[in-house]
Amino acid sequence: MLDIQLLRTQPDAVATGLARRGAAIDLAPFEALEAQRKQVQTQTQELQAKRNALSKQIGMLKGKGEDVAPVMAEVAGLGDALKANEEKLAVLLAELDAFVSRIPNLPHASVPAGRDETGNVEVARWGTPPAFDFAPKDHVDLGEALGGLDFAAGVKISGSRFTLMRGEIARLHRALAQFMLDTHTREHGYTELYTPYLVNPDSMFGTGQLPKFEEDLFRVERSDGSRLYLIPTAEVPVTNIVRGEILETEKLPLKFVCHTPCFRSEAGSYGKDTRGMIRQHQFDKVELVQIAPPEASWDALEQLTGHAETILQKLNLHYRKMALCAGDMGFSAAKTYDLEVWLPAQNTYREISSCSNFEAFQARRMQARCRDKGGKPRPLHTLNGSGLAVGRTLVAVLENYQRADGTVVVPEVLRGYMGGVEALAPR
RNA sequence: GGAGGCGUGGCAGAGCGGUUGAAUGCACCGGUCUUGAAAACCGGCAACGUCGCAAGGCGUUCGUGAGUUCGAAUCUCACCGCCUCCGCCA
Repeated sequence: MLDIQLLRTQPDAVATGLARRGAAIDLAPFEALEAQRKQVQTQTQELQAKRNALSKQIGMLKGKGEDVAPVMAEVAGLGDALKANEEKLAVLLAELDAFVSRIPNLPHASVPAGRDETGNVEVARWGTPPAFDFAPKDHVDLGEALGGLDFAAGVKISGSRFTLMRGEIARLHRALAQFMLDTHTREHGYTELYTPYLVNPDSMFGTGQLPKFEEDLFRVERSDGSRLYLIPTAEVPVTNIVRGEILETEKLPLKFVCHTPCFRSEAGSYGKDTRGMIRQHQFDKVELVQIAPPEASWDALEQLTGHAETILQKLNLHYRKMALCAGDMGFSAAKTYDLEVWLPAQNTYREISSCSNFEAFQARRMQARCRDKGGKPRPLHTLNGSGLAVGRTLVAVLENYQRADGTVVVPEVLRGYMGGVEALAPR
């Protein structure tokens, strides 16, 4: 959520910032609502003040045993006007809130211009693509030949975009998650968390999935009429830990790592990446989250991105680091780096991690604040990034570590998690 | 699932329907004292919203939401959460 003060005082700057995203905004309705709000709110507060004063007076008169009837008559006249004003104000505030809640974050000054992914800028590249003296297979062919990826079973059990893993590939998948968790907790100072996978609407609002992107979520209706949502990323439960809290600034940053399944309905992406496990309704991800003091969040973004990169480097997977352009960023982000891993069968790079600084955007929605010693509370900053998407990392390992005979070498750093297995062989 | 109890400020803990946004203690901040620190003493210390150049004013908030009332932390109802006991259970 943008700071409503910014909308009031610098509407042109907001419109300019949003235009960089390609999110044209008409602030006229906002300004009209604001004008009404100001008038109605002032009037309401005046009436309330009057009522309070008279009520206090009644109390005092009664204490002295004096006649109260005249004052009672006076205050009685306020009732209807006050009630009407309060109701009108509540409607206006709700409308304003709905309007502001749907405005995306402003891109940071360093974010490159651009409308879509073609405007993204490569800022770094690590390693080299593996050289094959044969035509590399994609992970679908490899995984099926190894007997470990069963797409048909996933479809039978649940439907399209669900996959079943078996045997050594299921183990490799688990090994990847373990390796990531261990690296981030032991080497990067993150605290491991286990969280709920079903969250309430307030949490989804806090990180920005609601109210605008409900169709991307899986929703669970309960018999009492309430609803929960399956998390699309651990960002949601983890970031919402600080919702409604005031934290001591000196105790920041908080650094959390969390391995969860992620559930996405992928509405609007029909026909996209239908082959294989690149785009699934359910996938595992190891997520990094930082709760940072405002003045430290930009450094934190570089560090956090580096932590995600470490995983790719230890796995010796070739990747590039992209600065997303304004038009390609997510709703809540002020700046995002995507890490794209090399997939030889597709002869291309695919997103495997997305690392963002949200500045105070989520914190304002969550009312998450920090306080310096003796100071006033102010919104803190939140960040997160995949470290990494486990399913896509599995895909990358299979495709980059394949050999001509269809076997797949287990990366060095994973062997300890694989009971010493050095390669997966077709059965 | 059954029975009972409880939800107040960063924490602990008071609070007859009426000058209570809320006693008191701890924590925290400032000061006196001290070579320094501690102790003691004095003072300050909720959040949010809104109006205002500012000083400051006003409003809202005692789990959440409705209601009764001129006036609700205090009364009524519903919901949420927590605790204790019983039952069941991965």
